[in-house]
Amino acid sequence: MELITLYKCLADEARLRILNLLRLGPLCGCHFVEALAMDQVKISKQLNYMKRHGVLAAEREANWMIYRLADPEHPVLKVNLLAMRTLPSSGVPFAADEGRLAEIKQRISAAMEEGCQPLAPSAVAASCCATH
Amino acid sequence: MELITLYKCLADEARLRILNLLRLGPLCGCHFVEALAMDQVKISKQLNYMKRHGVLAAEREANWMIYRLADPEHPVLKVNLLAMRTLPSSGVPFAADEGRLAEIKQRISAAMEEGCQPLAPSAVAASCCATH
DNA sequence: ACTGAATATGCTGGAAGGGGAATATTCCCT
DNA sequence: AGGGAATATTCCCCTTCCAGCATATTCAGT
Repeated sequence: MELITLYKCLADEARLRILNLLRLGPLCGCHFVEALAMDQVKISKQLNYMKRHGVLAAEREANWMIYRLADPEHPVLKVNLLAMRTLPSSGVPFAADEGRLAEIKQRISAAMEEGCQPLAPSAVAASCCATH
Repeated sequence: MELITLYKCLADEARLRILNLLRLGPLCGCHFVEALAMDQVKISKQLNYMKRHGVLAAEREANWMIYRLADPEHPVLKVNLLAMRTLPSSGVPFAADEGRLAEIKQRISAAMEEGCQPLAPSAVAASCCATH
């Protein structure tokens, strides 16, 4: 992955917030729409942008499209996903996003314990259980 | 400094190479032109771009314009200036730039020891001596 | 005032990026 | 086949950005 390309992906608020959530594990599109409270079209475009540039990987499971970091161990990406959240006033609402995502995962986890139909693709559901 | 703004500055090869050299201390424009082997106009524009966005600071000394990192301790900037150079194939010729800069500094240092007229503004000259 | 070195600005064209709105596609279920 | 949920695409407009070229500005020395 080209270094410049990676920085271009980081240089947009929507993409930055998406990457911040993917730090915590794979997710499907509808979760971004809810956790970031953003237009679906906008999310889809930015997801595609990063997939096109090799930063994200995607795979389909039924109705859902599961997105993940193409290379979670990439040194520069990794270091940024950690450092950017520590900035006191970055102007990006990372904490709020993470809070809403936690609620979503909790909801999925609760539904699974009750034996309901899956509310999320298996990869995402697995990460929900892992956090409980 | 806005986080997104900083990433935009990193998302261009010329700017990235400029920042990499500034990591080693303040420099004036003509040194970039030589060390990066790039057009003077291009360099000047990118320096101005980063100054306009608060990433660089500049001050004039005689004919020279001395550029420096506005906030060398900025966590995200700092971490990137370190991490990006460690990528085996980033596609950016950091090492070659640093090599040419070392030659320039050596030349300045040698001229100073012979008591010649200064070949560089004081802030730059000081950093040349510091490395010997 | 003139020169040369260092630096900055102006202009044009083209490419890429992002917002908004509407629409299309893919898939599962019945 | 039809419907609904999730996701993707298209089109238009606007702004930013970058390259290339020419030119302008600033400053020290003479």
